[in-house]
Amino acid sequence: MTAEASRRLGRPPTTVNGQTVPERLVEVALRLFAERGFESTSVQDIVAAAGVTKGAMYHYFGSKDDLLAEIYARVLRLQLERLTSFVQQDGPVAERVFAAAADVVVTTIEHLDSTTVFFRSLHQLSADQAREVRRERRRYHDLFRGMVLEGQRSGAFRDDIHADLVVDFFFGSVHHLPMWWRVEGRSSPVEVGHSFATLLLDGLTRP
Amino acid sequence: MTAEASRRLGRPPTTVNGQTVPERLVEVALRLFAERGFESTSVQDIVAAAGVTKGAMYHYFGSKDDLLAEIYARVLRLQLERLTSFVQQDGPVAERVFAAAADVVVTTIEHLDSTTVFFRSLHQLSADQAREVRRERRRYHDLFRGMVLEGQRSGAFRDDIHADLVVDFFFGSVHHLPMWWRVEGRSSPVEVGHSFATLLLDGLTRP
Amino acid sequence: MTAEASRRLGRPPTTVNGQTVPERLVEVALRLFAERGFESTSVQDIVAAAGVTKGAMYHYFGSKDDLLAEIYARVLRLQLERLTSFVQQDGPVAERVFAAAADVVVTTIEHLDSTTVFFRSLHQLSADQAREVRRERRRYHDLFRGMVLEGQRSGAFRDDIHADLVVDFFFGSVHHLPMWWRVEGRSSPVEVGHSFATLLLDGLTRP
Amino acid sequence: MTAEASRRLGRPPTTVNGQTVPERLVEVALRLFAERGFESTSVQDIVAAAGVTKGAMYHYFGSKDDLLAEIYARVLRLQLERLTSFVQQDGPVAERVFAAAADVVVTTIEHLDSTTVFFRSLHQLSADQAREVRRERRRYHDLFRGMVLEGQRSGAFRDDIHADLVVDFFFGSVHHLPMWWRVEGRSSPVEVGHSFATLLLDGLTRP
DNA sequence: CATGAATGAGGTTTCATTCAT
DNA sequence: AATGAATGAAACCTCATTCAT
Repeated sequence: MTAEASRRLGRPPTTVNGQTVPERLVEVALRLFAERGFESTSVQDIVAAAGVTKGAMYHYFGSKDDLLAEIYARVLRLQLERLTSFVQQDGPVAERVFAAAADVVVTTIEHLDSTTVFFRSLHQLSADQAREVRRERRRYHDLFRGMVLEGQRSGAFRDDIHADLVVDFFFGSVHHLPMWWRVEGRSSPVEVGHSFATLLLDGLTRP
Repeated sequence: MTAEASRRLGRPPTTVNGQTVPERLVEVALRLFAERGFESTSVQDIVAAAGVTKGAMYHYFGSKDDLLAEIYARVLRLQLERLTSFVQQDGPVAERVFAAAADVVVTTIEHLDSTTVFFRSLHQLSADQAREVRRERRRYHDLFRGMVLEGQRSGAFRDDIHADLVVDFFFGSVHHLPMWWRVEGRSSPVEVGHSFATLLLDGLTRP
Repeated sequence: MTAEASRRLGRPPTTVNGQTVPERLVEVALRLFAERGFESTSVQDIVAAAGVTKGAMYHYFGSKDDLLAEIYARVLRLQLERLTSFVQQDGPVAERVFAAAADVVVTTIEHLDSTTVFFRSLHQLSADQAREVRRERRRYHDLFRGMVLEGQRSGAFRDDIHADLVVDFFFGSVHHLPMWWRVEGRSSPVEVGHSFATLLLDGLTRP
Repeated sequence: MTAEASRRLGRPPTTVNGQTVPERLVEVALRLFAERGFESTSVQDIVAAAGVTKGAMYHYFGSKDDLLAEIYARVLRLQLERLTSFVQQDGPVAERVFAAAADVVVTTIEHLDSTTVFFRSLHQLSADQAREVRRERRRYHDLFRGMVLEGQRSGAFRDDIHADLVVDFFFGSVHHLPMWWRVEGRSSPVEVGHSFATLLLDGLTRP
């Protein structure tokens, strides 16, 4: 038992393989939602796969929807963090856009399940939750669009196509990755990232 | 009475506004599946919206899944027909790719509901149905890829990016349209088609 | 076309393999009821197996129950006819009982499906139909019991066991035949009939 | 509180008149299946008669079929236990057979509903369940046949009739009891048992 | 004589959630 | 912190029957 753990009061949380029960539940739910869809996955399926009982799940999460909301929160947080780090870098805008574009492809492939669930299950969220997700998603979109706009103003990028359209064009490609990318397939994540970023940049660069 | 008509027996099918019951059912189901998702739409919802009874639905469709399968069959048929017509045209390959790309965007926007359901509900199909859909989808992919390959061999297109990746890149953008395109939005279907086709072609053209 | 048929007016009944439609329906229904049970056989199953439509069935039979009632009527008629012929014969009572007992075994094996349905589906009949069946069944029982009583009075049979019990004892054995007798099994119908009749008679004869 | 009790967790099972919910369900289902047949008894009928909800039933039994399977398991266990005790006794084989035969009649009358359901609803079981039932039933048959064979070898019983036929002959009579035996009828269970055993033994004894 | 369409009631089962401990 | 029992609403589907032709 670590010093930190012993400082806490009461029964320490149950852990399996270093994961707490709620962590396991989210991870298992993510996998099952990606495999079968949210509605086709029962709470019973989730708790059985996580090796706990329903009572335990309802102890940590108010509802099945809350599990989904937590999945959304995690993926949004992760994506925003990574993009922010690229936006804040120095260097020519074209290089920053290229790096960010290539990175989001790689990161998406590393979290394929999250992306699958993200775009398939938006309609399962409550109105409030969906609004919140769209708000966060908008921040992400705007951050990327900011770089595109910067490139257009500086003359590096063509400006005959609206920046919003450019962002939707590229992120469509990214969000579609779970539909076709396979571990056993031809292209590695890095190769796909490089190709997609190249296609974007060359399409975007003033001819 | 024609010979064909005289061969028909039994109570004649009910029609509403010139639509037969199975036609109405598919149309209504498509709308509801797009709005709420397949699993969140009950058979009761569908038949109520179509103004028929459950028995009538099960007279024509073996299951709720069959309704979904019929929706898939229709959209696959439509897409394949349109693409085929572009592939068979004459003229420079770049122009054909541009025209096909712009057209698929416009067509997709005109059938947004179908696309929404298509990419969100694949996992609801039975194994057999899913295999059949993937087979048809593959034919579509190969048709488009054929044009890309032709351009690469003729020297019109860059060949440092695999043709498959190019197709997945572009159709990701297309399939993502239902996530953001709105009637009341800034860009008309034709404008989006032109912009997307331009981004694709300029990214694809040998620099 | 036979002379008899041509004498009838109107369209002659459809026949398949020399069977009329209602005959086919009863035969098919009997087979399916024996295989799967009455409730697990749908009207659709029956008409499909008979190669006609539901309308045709409801043209000849008022309901699914009527089909069952017809099956009961046929088997009752057959059984009663055969037993009557044995009862009316001459000769020692023991020989008549032996012959009747052996015959009912053989006849039952030749109509195993009927017996299966008979004793499994009595509770599916309407109150009226069930009463009627029991009445006919009672006539059959009484006919056989009459021979037993005759033997008891003449001193040929033991009289320390009530004749009713003797009848129920033996016909239990008979009605149970569908539970175990198989074409591919060890004993032929005639052998079983001989053995069962022997066991009955030797048990019945005054020791 | 005992160690065993302290291991139990969760809400304690509801009991009515000392019966747990699953016990009540099996008892009620047995009665209804015997009265109306398996297919004509709805799950709603069962839970209403047992005073619980459908959810409670599906908490304990995976399906309506499982209820039936449980009924079969109970009656098979009971029959096998009783027969085993007779087989293991000492004394002349004829006396053991007589005692076992008379007892199975009495026991069957005491559990008429079970026997009714047993022989009427075999075809409702799944292939697996039916195979298991036939296996157990076979053990029972073989146990009884063993005594008959012993009698034939020792010269106590006739050996011109195959032991299997003897068993099927007698148990047909037994299984048919629910078709005619009534509480208000002429013969008590013990009388029927005595008569049936007598008929069997006298038929079986070497003349 | 026979058809195929359509009904509507009822069937079994699933499932997210709450409860008492 | 966690259990297993129990709920109740709603899901998909079946089916005997009737209808209009």
